[in-house]
Amino acid sequence: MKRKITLKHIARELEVSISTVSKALKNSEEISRDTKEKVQAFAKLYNYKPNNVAISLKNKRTKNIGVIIPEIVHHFFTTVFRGIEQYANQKGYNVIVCVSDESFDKEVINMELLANGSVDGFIMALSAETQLKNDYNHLKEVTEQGIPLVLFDRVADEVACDKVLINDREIARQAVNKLLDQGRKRIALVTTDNYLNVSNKRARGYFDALEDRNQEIDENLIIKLPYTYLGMDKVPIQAFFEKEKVDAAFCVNEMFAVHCMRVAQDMGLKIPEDISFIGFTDGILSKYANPTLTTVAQHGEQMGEIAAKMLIERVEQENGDDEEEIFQTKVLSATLIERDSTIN
Amino acid sequence: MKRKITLKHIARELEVSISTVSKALKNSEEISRDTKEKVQAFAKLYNYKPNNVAISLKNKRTKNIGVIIPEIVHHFFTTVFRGIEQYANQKGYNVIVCVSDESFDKEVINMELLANGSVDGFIMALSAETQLKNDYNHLKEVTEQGIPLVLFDRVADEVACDKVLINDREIARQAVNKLLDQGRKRIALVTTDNYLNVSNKRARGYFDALEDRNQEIDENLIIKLPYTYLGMDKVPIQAFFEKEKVDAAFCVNEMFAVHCMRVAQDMGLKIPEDISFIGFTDGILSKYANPTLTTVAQHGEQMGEIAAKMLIERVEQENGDDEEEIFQTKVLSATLIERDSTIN
DNA sequence: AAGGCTTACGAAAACGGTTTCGTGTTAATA
DNA sequence: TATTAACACGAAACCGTTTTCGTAAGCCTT
Repeated sequence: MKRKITLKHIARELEVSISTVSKALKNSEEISRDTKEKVQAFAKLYNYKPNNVAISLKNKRTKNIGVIIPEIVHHFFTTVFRGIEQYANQKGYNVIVCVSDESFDKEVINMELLANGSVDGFIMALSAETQLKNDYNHLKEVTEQGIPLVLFDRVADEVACDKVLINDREIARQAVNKLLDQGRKRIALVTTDNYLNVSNKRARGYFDALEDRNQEIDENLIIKLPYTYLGMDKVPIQAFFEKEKVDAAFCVNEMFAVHCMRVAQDMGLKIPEDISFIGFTDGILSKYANPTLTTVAQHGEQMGEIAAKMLIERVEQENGDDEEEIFQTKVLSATLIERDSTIN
Repeated sequence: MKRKITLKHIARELEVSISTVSKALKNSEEISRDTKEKVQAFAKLYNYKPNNVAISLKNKRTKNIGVIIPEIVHHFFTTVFRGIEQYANQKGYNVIVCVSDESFDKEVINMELLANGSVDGFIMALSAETQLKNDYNHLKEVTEQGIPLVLFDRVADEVACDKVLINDREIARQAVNKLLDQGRKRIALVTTDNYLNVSNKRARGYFDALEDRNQEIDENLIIKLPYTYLGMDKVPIQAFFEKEKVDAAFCVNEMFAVHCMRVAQDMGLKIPEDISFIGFTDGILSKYANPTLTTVAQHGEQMGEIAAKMLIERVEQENGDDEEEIFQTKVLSATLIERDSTIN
């Protein structure tokens, strides 16, 4: 086992000082050609690589960024992560991921852990529980320490930081308008319990669209499903469809949409003739569902890339003294992807 | 902006030495009650937390583990990651993820970057290109430096390290036997170009099953699709189905299976009556496909948990001098989950 | 009163680098 | 020949901890 070699080893071996070795490896003007060549050759031979931790301590820069997301087995979040990772890597940063599991406590713990020097900044989407509690002190503490933070998708107005979003409300409105244009009369809103910020925005888009036509909002057309992917019960959905005679459904995520499509099909309804569906999140399910699902593409990868860019810019400008502190909110335009679950 | 406070600050403020502060915070016997209380109160007031980087440097332990996977927008890998992350977190470790993107070079670069002190050990699945090149020097260098490594799923015999696997070959054999039991005569093998280790094993299981019945292997029943999830062309698959009159298909992943099911349905074939399907990876697609897909569950989360456990044990035993170095390979049993794409 | 033992603390080294500044040697200049 | 500048290098501080070891002060013992 050949342990990693350090400057000290090289210095001892070559009978020069540590400083000389350090400078020689950086090709400093101060050091003679001879010495530089000798040192560099030796370093290459023994495959010297500087220790990242020591450099981090010296520079007070880790070149790590912390990403905290509610879930990892999740198409949208992994897509965003991909964007983050690619951009960050290309800029020489590594990414430490923590999963909050939709739990406030885990979010806090992970954040505090990483904030003690492990990362230069955070990119995160709030956990459901955090949004429910409306408690953002852990975020504030971090930003007050001068650690940059970028929120994406699941953001909160209460937190002063950079943000990246999509136009959830507007695209939802467009989607529902599309259904209305196609003559749908009784459009269901399939959403979660209302603490989730994004679900709320999408619901408001749904209301907007109805208001555009001066249609009354029928509370009976709204069904709330638990925000757990597995173990969704078909019975209430079927009961809902039977009772309300809906002819279209706007769902706040693709899982809900596919699930509901299946229930409708089991009831003998034809998609999109009898009932049409629109979902959110252009994931694998939407593409491979039967019929394929019309859905809103959130452009997660781009979102991640932008978040990473914003964060790294902040990290690298931090000129020490407190800046103007003008935070940006970047809104990306989502895209409606039309497939077979709506009439073309 | 209140910057992080250090031992030095506390020491200066309280007019004691840094060592005293350090010891007081650790409740050392050496320090008087009075001083301890004073220091601890002050530390709490200013929310002192030790700097992780400094501790890492001192201990030569980062409490970080590096995970390198070929892809992140991928159900199986994220599932494994979830297992890793949960176990690691619970043990006080953080996880740095790098995505090799199926590229050898990226794998090497990421590994070297992290190996310079950023992590205490690695958990990884080999990139496709690495398996194709059969070049594992980057892994050997890391292990020779005494950094523990655990490979999962995509492993290589050439690398001496701990491994976690599923019984790919055996479960594939069982799956194909199930199809044979149900009277299928012409069973297709839908696989990738052959460099992928796991595809190979699954193919061998397919061969095994046929040999069990003394059936000849018909090369015409094997179709190889490109290992890219998107943009698969339907034409060759349809041509294949038409020409070979297959009555079942064993697919090495769920994407292939769902894709092929769709092609078959478009051709007017009934599933499972005319043709039945079995896939690998019990992901979302399998559950929500129409019909639902019979598939092999790889128990990714458990796999990740075990990998993390093995790694952390290695990391924490490292008694300095080179141990016996007996590596383990843990083989998990996959499970065949029967759904509607095969006859029950 | 001298020696020994606690008690309570500080100095300093160490982890592995970077960087500033000081200095001995040589060569160029007056 | 004396002065000075350039060159090449080393000492030491620093980043924030931990930990070993040394020691001053106070008390007890005989």
